[in-house]
Amino acid sequence: MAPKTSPVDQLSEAEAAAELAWLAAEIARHDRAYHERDAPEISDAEYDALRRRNAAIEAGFPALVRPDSPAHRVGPAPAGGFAKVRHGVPMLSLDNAFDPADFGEFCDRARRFLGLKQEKLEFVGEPKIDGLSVSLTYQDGRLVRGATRGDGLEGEDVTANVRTLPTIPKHLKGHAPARIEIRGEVFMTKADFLALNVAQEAAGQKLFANPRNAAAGSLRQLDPRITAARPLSMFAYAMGEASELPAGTHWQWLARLREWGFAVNPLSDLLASEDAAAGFQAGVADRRAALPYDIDGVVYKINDLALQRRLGFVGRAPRWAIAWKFPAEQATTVLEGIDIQVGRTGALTPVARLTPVNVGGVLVRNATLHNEDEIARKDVRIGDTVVLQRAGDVIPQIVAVVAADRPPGAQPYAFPDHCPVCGSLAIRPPGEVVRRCTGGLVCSAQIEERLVHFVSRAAFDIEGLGDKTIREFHADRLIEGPADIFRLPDREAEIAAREGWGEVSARNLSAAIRARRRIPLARFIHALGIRRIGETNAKLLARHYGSFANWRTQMLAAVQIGAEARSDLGNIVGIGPAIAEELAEFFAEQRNIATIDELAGLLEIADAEAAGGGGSLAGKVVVFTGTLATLTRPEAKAMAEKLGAKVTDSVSKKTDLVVTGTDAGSKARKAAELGVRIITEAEWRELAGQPF
DNA sequence: CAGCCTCGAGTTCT
DNA sequence: CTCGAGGCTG
Repeated sequence: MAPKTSPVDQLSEAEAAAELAWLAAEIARHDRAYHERDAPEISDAEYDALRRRNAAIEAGFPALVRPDSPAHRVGPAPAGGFAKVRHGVPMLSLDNAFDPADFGEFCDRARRFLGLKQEKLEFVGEPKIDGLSVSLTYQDGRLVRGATRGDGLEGEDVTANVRTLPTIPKHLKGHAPARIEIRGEVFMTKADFLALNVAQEAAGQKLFANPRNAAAGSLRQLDPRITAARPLSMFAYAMGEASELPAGTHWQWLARLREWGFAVNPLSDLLASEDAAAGFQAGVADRRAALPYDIDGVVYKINDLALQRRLGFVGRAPRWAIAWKFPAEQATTVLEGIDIQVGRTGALTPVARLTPVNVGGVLVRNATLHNEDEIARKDVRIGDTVVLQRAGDVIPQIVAVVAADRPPGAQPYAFPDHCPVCGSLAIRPPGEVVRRCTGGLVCSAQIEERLVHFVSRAAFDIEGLGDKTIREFHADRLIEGPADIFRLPDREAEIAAREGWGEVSARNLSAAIRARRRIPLARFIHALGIRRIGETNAKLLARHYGSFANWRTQMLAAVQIGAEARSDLGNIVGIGPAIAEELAEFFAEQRNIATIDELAGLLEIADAEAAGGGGSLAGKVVVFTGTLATLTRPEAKAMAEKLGAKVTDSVSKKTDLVVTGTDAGSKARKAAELGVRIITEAEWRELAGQPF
């Protein structure tokens, strides 16, 4: 047995190679014991130790990393959670269609891609179950692994739980390939969901919002016995990775899935021509309410697998399948009131408070009303019954007012002309949409929002000091201005004595605050929350002025000269008169200067690096969209900027590169239309020289 | 001056 | 993600 104790830096190359070989075999053996036989021989902690040892040696001897390195396979089980599983073939999302025109365009695109003229395409239509996708791997016909979709690239290992579903065969009937992955949708019937909630309520347990959440919650139980007790089913709909290249048609594959023992949705049907889709869609919609389970549309797949292979993928979605969704679910509810929120810049935003109502499976209580004009345009009045809809499946919108249900005497909503928090006048400059509180430095709502912004991710980013804590500390006058944050370490005992705090957490907070005493100039400028100075403009200023002292001097000069861009500000590309005016206004206020000087005394503000330089992406414009699996947005951005690229948020003709994560939406589509190069996250890492 | 391109700001729910 | 508005370009 290989030695497990000698420090990595004392290993010879030969010893390291030998130990890596041993570890690869040992970890693979335990993986089999755990996943295939459900009979682990060692504890999770011991298993983790093996993996950590492997990672440490690989880090010390990168040249010796084996092709069968355990690091490339199933990830370690995080304490109290599920192991991560990397999908052999990513589990992608589908593009959506909402009407016959969308579907027609989809068919035309596929035809164009294939170089076909008038020939009609043959489809399979399958109801789109509202559940959760799972991946099942069969080795020599035996179920060896079950995984959730996760982010599409990496999911969670739920093998033990999946084994408890009666509709999932543990052995495939008849002849099966050596290795095959089957994909399906796990769901709970509407009746079972209601019964489960009754039981949950009786047991004093949390209720589930909808069948999908109930199914997801049930499958992700750490104790498989609980999963076993929940009524879950699965319809199989496709295969993923397989040791045999698939041939024939999708329809034949569905038949094969049935032969192997899977349930396939009985409503699925072969459509000889795309012209049959609209009729099929209507037929399924008619039966929707009577079905025992929830569906949110129909998936149409081109039947011929050879055509599917030719069509391939764009970004995150296949070119050979599309989800034709039913119209967005609407609900009516009563507008109980309109609250006015005051933002960091003083903007007054009206928020609708609604009688809670279920829209598309989510309980909605609030909806934004955007602004004064929006309320007037729809003539929304308190007490009105309103039609609500979730736009793009996410943010609730008020679509319209049900005029017939208006209570007698309801008055048009009068938008306040004073700040509801500080009482200052709220004005709306001509031509603008937003009304703003003029309280500025005295409005406690604005002060609080500015403090929240000050510690936010892109600004000071102080660990353990999120917006909840800031609001609490501000309410209790522990923090009145930004400089007070850096004096918190002096009051550690006082914080430790607070409810919900202890010595350890107070000490950690002090350390986190001290760790941020040194800050780059750009972040500092951004943190101040000057209107129109966001992350990008702060960076421009920092790069132009270099140091805090220089910036301060020049800004004061700008105030003297008058903002009219006769100052140096006019020389910065991207900074125009409106922004210059905003800066001059900020520096014209003595209290603002006092605040930044006070901060400068407490902090070490690092000079900005001069702009420019080479880098492999010098001058390129890069856009990230969708959810990235292995990088956070700021990491991705920093990576791109290091290579000389400029990162923006929207796709246009000037964009050079679009990097798509999962669920990339309109931006990926726009990039495709404009012919902008689209790459995946993995390809991006490759390009940036930081592959997995 | 019009039309694009970018940036900033605001928001829902689990 | 979406909207509004500033800034730049033709």
